[in-house]
Amino acid sequence: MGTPDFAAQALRAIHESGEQVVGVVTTPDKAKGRGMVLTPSDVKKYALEAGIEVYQPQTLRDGAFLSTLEELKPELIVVVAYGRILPDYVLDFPRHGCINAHASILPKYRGAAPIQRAIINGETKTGVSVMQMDAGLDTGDVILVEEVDILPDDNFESVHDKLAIAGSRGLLSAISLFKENKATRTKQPQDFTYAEKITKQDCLIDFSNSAKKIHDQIRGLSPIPLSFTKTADGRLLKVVRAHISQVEPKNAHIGEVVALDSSIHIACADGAIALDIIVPEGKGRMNARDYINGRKIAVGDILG
RNA sequence: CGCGGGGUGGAGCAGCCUGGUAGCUCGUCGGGCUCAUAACCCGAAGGUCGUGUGGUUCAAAUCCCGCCCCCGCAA
Repeated sequence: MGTPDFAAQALRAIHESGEQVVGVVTTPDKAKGRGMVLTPSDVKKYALEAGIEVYQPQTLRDGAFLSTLEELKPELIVVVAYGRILPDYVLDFPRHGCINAHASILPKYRGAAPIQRAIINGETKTGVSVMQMDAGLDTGDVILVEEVDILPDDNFESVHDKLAIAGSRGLLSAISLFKENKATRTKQPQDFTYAEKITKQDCLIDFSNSAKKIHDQIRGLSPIPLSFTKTADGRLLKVVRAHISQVEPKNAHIGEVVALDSSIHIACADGAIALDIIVPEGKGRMNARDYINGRKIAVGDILG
């Protein structure tokens, strides 16, 4: 059971490992994007390619899904980013229960946005935890953890990709442990934290923060949904990539453009942050250099 | 028919409202200057202004219509 790309990759790994996948459950197709085109989830796309039966229940709360389970008789349900709460009757149905891969080292970063939050908070390490699911949100006993480094220039995308690989590996290991009856479960420590869903507010850049903190925010939100600021004339300016600038702003205002070369250097609390790749309102992604050449910005402009 | 922006030399833009000489910053090529530079100076090449060979007009990048493509927002 799962929905986005992250889950589709896990499904692919499991399917290609030769395990018998009796069925795939994903959320119903949703109208999305420009033109509101009805689009199937990544998991559904892969399942169709692989010729696996797909189920898209509107809800799990009624008995309809129970009859699906009785028909499929899964021995184990693997849940990855499905986006729905599983009722007890689902959790208890398979002989081995349900296992879930969560993109953090539990009990830290339980919840919706573990990858982004870890990067935004400047973590240098994260991982995937495979747990035996229980009724709570990411509270199940941990079977195993695959760790992944967060490098200084990693962003959401690169960490996500590393975690997707680690997640697939972790799930495969867990499955073989189940088959050998060697799966061990460790209770999570009590010092948990939550990774709240990313809001628009999380994406707004505050130049009164340190360059490091702003950089962590930018990469944690890139390439989606993207952090942003406002130009001097009030237009939205999103930031895809930045680095900590070497420029020393001398008595500049917070948010003031202090230098323009191939990047846009902006004064912040302890120096400057240099924007390298941006998305101006109404435009596509472009190098800061190109934006500057378009005469859209000048030293002395105040952003934010 | 969810809302909106856009397609102009290689890049990013202006010009369009108020039709009538193709503009700006950068890049490229040639030359010069300098201990040096993402520096500066001189010169050059390069554009059917997305498309229909559409409509209006003496005249369309500009106004009207159709089509294609790209992007932002919202979900």
